Amino acid sequence: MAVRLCDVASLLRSGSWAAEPWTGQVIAAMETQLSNGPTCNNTAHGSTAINNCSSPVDSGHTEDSKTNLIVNYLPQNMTQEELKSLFGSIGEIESCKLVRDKITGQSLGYGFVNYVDPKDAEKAINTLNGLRLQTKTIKVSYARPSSASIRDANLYVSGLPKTMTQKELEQLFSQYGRIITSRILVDQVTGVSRGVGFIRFDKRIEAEEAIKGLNGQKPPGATEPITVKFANNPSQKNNQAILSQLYHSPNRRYPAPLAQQAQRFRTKSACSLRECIKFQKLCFGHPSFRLDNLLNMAYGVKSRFPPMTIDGMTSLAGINIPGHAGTGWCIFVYNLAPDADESILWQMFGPFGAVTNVKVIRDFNTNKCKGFGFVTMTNYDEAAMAIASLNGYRLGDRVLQVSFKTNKTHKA
DNA sequence: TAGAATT
Repeated sequence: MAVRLCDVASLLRSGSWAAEPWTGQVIAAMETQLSNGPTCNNTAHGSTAINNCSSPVDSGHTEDSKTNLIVNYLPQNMTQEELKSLFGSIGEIESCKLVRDKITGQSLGYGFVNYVDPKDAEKAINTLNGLRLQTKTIKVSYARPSSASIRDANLYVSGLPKTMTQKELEQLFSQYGRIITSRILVDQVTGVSRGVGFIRFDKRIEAEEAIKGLNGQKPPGATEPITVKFANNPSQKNNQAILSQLYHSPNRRYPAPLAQQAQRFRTKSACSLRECIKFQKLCFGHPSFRLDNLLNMAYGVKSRFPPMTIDGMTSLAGINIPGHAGTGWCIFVYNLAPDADESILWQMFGPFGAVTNVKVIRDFNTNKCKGFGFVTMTNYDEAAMAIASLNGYRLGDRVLQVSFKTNKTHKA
């Protein structure tokens, strides 16, 4: 049975699923960065799930800083290879590293990209800072030269007046040194400040001075004193939780060293599964609400890989074998403009889920886009949702055709 | 009263 994915998209938009906020939110996120470019402004977002991002750090004039970038607020399941793929679309990379927890192997959500050419590093900041990937807004900035003096310079501040803005918070702390990032946590539903936040200074010693000067003090106009202390390290907290869980697990049969048992958590699948469930709950409010289930409900399609027809283009969803050597699900994007580049594909598909690779097909002589490209996504459901939402999407004066790649088309 | 910012 042929199923038109554009009908599914309509169903998603107009049916009872329209009440589900996720699809609309993702499209809105995508459209924001399509219209404004990924570089975000510094206004606070209405949800703690979305990161604020400050302006890229101008870290000075050392040779190192002109090519070496730090990338923050990466999605938890993003791999080093995906990081390299994303930044490699800008220019040649000298080295790339995703920082992982030494014990659990989990991503710490940041990494480093060192370009060969300083111009590419600058371009990466201009192009990719503020890019939305899944629920994160990544930050791309020059890495400061690594030293002990810049470590452990993050402060946790509580008891803040609920009316205090991020700018006011920065004004309060800036007297003690150079602020790298600031954040006020807000209620996810109401957007109202929770009265707590973080200030990261350039130097540890600046943070120490801020504690001495501001802990227990009342900010101007405030009725209650604030508490200022060094922030806990989230990775340490997680490790403790995981190790504790391992130690108390009923499946634990041998008193093996905890670190050895923690090896079980090194596998990507363990992280991905948890992320996947979290993602599905976030998307649909219920883990059984998958796109293939929706197809089943809408069309009586029983197969997980139903044949689909999209705007007259025949496409078989099942030809990309899941788990096939990490290739994921390859998506064909047709009717791109001649000046389209990889960043637009990242901007469009990134918010829908884990994207491992994008590629714009160019004419060998002119280097202009030949009108199509490919996107590889890890998870079937995320890929299917991206297709359902983006097929028929108007990009500039062009209507895109988006489908799973068939064998007839170019091999990515 | 809790974010994955220095490899």
